[in-house]
Amino acid sequence: MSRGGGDRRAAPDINGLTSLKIDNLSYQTTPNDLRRVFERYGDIGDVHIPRDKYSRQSKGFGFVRFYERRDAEHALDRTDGKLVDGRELRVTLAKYDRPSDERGGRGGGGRRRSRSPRRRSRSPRYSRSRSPRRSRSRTRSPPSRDRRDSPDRRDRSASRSRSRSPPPRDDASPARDRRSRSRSASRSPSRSRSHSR
DNA sequence: GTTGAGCGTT
Repeated sequence: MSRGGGDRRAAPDINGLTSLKIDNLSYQTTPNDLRRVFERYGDIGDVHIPRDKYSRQSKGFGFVRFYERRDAEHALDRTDGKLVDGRELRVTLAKYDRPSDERGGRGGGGRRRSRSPRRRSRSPRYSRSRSPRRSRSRTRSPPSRDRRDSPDRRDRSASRSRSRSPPPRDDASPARDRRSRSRSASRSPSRSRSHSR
C-alpha cells in the first residue's frame, strides 16, 4: 500500500537506503572496485571502506548502500561469493547504520543470516590435546587439603633457587663507578665522527 | 613486509 513512509522495519533501510556490508575483502581492494561490481545490480548510494588512519590500510571490509532494498538483496545474493582480487567477497546486511547520522539506533541483536554454517569442528592442528600427565586428582584429598608443607621441598627449592640463580656480584658499587668512568672515557675517543660514506 | 574476525567515514 503506501510506499515509503512511517513503516519501521528491522532492516537497516534508512531513507530507503539499504546498507550492505562487504567482508572478506582484500587489503588491496578499493571502494571503486566494489562499486563497480555492485553498481551492476542496482543503484549504489555510497561506498565506503574503513581504513586505518595511520597505516591507511584497508580493514578488509566495506559498506555499500543501495537505494532499493530489493537491489541490495539481489546484489547480496549475487555478489556474495564472488571472487575478487583472489578473495571471496562476503556480502551481508549491515547490522547497524551510520553511528554518526542516525537517531534511534538500536543496538544488539545478532546475525540473522548464517550462510556459513561452518561449525567449530575439532581442529586438525590441535588434535592431540590430550595431556599425557592426567594424574591430577589423586584417590582422595581435595585440592585444598593437598598441601604438602615439607621443609624438605622448601629446602630443595631454596637450594635449587640458589643454584639456578646467578651469582650475585657484590661489586656492583665499584663496577658501576668504574663503568661510569669507563663510559665517560670511552665515549669520547670511541665514537668520533665516522668518515662519511 | 603484512595478518583475515568483523560493523563504518567524508
